[in-house]
Amino acid sequence: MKNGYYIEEVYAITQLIPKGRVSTYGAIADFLSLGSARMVGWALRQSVAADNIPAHRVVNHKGELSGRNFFSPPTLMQKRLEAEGVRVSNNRVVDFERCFWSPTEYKL
DNA sequence: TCACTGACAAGGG
DNA sequence: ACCCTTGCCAGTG
Repeated sequence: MKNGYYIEEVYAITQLIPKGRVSTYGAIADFLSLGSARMVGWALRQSVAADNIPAHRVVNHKGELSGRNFFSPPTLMQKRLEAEGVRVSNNRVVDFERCFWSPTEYKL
């Protein structure tokens, strides 16, 4: 799966993340063979305008809500996660290992 | 064109 | 187990 427009691929993967689960920039970047997890962040930054993309379900490899400052208000990211049953404490996902979801798990 | 930046991640100290 | 450095690559000035 190597399309020129990785941004759309990132959106597609993000939409596949099940409710109540979270994924990471690195996992998505690896699945799409982007070579850099930062590109996922860049892509998602633009997605904030499009609210049909659950960007709040993507966190960094430590389980921290590193992108919360790009939501308005910044607490919105945590609010959405908690609304889905994902506990967040001090900007970190509680039981991150348990909530983590990888695109490689996507089996039709 | 060069240099710096950034919603990241892995490895070494 | 934590902190810092290095690698990464598209955007921006």
